[in-house]
Amino acid sequence: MSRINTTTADPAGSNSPTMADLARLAGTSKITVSRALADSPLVNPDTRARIQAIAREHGYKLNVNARNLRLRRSHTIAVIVEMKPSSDRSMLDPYPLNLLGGITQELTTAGYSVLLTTRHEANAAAVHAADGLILLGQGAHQDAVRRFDKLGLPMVVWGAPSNRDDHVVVGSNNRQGGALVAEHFVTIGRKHPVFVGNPSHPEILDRLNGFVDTLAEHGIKPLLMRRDEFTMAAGIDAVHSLAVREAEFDSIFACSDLLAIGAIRALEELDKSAPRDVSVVGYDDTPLSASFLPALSTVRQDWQEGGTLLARKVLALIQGQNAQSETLPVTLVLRAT
Amino acid sequence: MSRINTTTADPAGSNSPTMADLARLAGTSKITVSRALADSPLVNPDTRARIQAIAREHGYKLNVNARNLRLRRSHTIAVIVEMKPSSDRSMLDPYPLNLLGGITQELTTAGYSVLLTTRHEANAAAVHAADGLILLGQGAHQDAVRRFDKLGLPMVVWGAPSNRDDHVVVGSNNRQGGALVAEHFVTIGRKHPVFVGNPSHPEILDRLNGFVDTLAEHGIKPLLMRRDEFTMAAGIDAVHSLAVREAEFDSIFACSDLLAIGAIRALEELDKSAPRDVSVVGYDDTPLSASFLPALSTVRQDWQEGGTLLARKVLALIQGQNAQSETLPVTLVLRAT
DNA sequence: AATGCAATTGGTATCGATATCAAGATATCG
DNA sequence: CGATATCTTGATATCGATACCAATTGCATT
Repeated sequence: MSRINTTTADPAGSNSPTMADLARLAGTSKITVSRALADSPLVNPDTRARIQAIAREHGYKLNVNARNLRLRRSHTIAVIVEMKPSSDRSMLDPYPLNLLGGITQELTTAGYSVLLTTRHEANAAAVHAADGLILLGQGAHQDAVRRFDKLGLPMVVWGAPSNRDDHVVVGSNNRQGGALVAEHFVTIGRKHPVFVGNPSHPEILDRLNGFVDTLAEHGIKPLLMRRDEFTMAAGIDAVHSLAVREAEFDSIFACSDLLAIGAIRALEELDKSAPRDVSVVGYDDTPLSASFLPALSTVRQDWQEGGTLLARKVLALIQGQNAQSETLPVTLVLRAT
Repeated sequence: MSRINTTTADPAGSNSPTMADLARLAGTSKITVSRALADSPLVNPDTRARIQAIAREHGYKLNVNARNLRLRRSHTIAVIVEMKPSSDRSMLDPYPLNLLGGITQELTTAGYSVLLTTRHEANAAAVHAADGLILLGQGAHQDAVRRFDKLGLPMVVWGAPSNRDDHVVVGSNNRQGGALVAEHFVTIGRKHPVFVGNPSHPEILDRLNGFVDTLAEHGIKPLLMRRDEFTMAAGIDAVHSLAVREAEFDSIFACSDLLAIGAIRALEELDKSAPRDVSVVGYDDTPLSASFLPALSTVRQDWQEGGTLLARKVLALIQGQNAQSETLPVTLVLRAT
């Protein structure tokens, strides 16, 4: 319907002019057009303006493929996400999506495109063509990282930094997250804190370590309630267990907002309340936490900033600069609990 | 570090062989290589196998840009998402992410790449180069759709079908969602249903219409509690209002799981309980709803299928076939409430 | 006036793949 | 046996942009 504006004389039926067309219109050569559109100082300001005007007037659109072919790069970053529905946290909160926001914003303003792929489809030719790789999601742990490393492309990974591998890793400071919560509990005079979560995730382990270490500085030793799931049910169950074994506790650090909310719910069943009897802090600052009653205190990660940083690091690597792994500060959002 | 496997004699320092290289190795011409790798029947099965072996052995990688340039298409679909943090629903649940799962899976297996863009950065050259467009998120309502329509590319939109515009729209059947809930309420003998939500969203309006119309068939007229936000607080507030005006109600259809949970919470404060006194059904089947206590009944949309469908429609349009708008069935997930 | 320098512009080759048309080799037919 | 059909392969041009080197012009220098 919309491709009729091309004369039959037009060789290929494409409705968008090429640089050759513009050159003909402007009475110059292709290369001058190329330079003019690139704002090159090599071309006379007047002709530059004239050519740009002609280009605008005729709705010129750069053929990215031609340019990329000539320049031997794709101006594309492949973002590889694990999106398979699973009981794991990746589906419980949209964190890869939030990261994607920062990533796309940063990359597109830098003139790069974002090629989205799942781990399994990442063999496509387009991924090889990318100038760089960003790995997101749980898949970034062990095997996948090594697999993509073999491509020999600049690569940045989201997650917890590991000693074994030497990739550039960007992640939020989970250790600090744990430490902040610990300090908070100490400040408000809590003496018997509990940690709820699954420390087999590297990120969660960091939170636990920050929590434990900081409390140790004040001579406090927390109780560890290991729960594998990040669900509300697990939170409820954790508190029930505490009640059953008649453990003494006055504060809970839950590794997700859902866990925290489950915990609060269970407390209420025991005729205890947050924060009167037990302080509760969750993690992630999901929309839930702000609107929950009582409003949930939680640790917030800056996803937008994380995405931005991931993008900047790949771009740096692509330009031959070396990039360091980096952890982002988190903030403790104190609300009612 | 990883680019040392190239001899100094190598003309350009690229570490990946081209078809010309393979041709030299195989003692054939480039075009034969091209045909062999494309599994063309034009080339002798033996040489085909031989060339493919050589390609594999030397780690040949197709140069996508070169091919796309020659074929005058990009094998790329641009997905334009609205990702700006906002108080609107787009941040309350990760639905664009879920759609992305189905989209990328379908497109990549069809040999297409997914180019992710936000609405504001969508002017980039790469978007013009795309073979098709998929619009997701709230931005898909009015202005944005028209803007992208001007590009003259095959385009598919996620949302509620509109009479005014004639784009291909894929969405879940919100009308059916409302109807299912209505039927459920009727079946279990509820006589005084309430609708909570913001009908200024086209999707929500459809839910309301389906709800109202189906109830009307049974001579029941529901109460409409208009609430603009999709938050838990709005749900609580809605029930409070009902209590204040001493309205009679025995069932609530809330347009998001958060609203529903807020409502249940408020009911408890009034010494009522779901489902004993009031049946409650939410929407979206977020992870919340399954683990909430009592387990929340809710309407589930099949995001994966939605993404798949979006992808298939653009592909169809690209291939010159015509595609119809389509609405996906939803399912009522009955749990405790 | 002759030379040198800078500013501007263009011709040609090139990136890596594929379409077109043509040609060589082999097979099949009357 | 000559001729036509079939199979297999290749030479060349092309997609659209940019790099490299050369050429032209105008102006300043000695």
